[in-house]
Amino acid sequence: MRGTLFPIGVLSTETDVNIETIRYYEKVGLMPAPPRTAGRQRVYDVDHLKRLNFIRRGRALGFSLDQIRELLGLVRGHDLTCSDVKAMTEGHISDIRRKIADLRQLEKVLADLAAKCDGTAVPDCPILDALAASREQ
Amino acid sequence: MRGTLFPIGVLSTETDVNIETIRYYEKVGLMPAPPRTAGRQRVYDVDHLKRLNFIRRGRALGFSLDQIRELLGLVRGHDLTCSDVKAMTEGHISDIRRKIADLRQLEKVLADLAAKCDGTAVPDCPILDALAASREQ
DNA sequence: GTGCGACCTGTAGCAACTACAGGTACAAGC
DNA sequence: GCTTGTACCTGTAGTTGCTACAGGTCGCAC
Repeated sequence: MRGTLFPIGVLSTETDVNIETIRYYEKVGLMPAPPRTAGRQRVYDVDHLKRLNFIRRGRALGFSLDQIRELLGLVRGHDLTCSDVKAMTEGHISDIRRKIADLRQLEKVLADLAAKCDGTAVPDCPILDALAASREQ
Repeated sequence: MRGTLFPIGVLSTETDVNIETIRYYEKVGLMPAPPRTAGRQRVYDVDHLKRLNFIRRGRALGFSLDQIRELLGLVRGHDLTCSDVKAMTEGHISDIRRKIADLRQLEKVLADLAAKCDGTAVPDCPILDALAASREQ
């Protein structure tokens, strides 16, 4: 299994990352340019697969490509400490918490509006009234 | 000050929306094309200001421009019944709740990861380990 | 009437992909 | 050995929601 090689399509299905996205990651330097066959087709190995899985999980957790680049930088170059990684993660967590708070506020406003509306009156809808700050046609 | 008119710079500072962004909103049909001076400079009034504030608030809370267009459509379209309006609003509410649920899950995963990490400069970072884990979803 | 800042249009760039178009490689079947 | 079909290749353009120019024009104070 050590030296197993495979083309981009297999890497794509194994990682559940689009082929186009893999080539994009190569273009922007997140994935290394792999060796090619005589016919210029990309050939990957298990290390590529692990790296791409790392990227995919990072994306799923909402890290930007730049942040993932940084995280990968540690694996390669030891330029980040564990506490750096923790700090990045905690910064990310507070971003997410801010977003949640904002969304909750909007949810509340809209839910209050919907509660005021009985869904029957045609001309004067409370939701419309509240949203219609500007009534220009 | 019912009929007060002002140029785009004032609208921009009043709403805290970039001048370029205001023109962009006009281009994509979120803001109406305002009247112009003889020299083709845009002239706004208080209704524009209210509408732009509405857009800004929606954007700050993570609504897409299309969703805001819909919400503004409520204001403009007089052919909707109150129950249509209520249904649309409730649709928006469930979008928001879905987003909140997604973000909460993300927050939980990240917080768990960060909790495992004591931040000391150990070469093995639990966060990176989790991202590099070769199995699991 | 001149200086200068605010405005104008238009285009190009950002993230992070996605979707073509138009071509080439390769493996299987005959 | 040839044909077919699919997977692959490069490159460009589109997506969303802006932002940043470039290179001009307007309007108003002095």
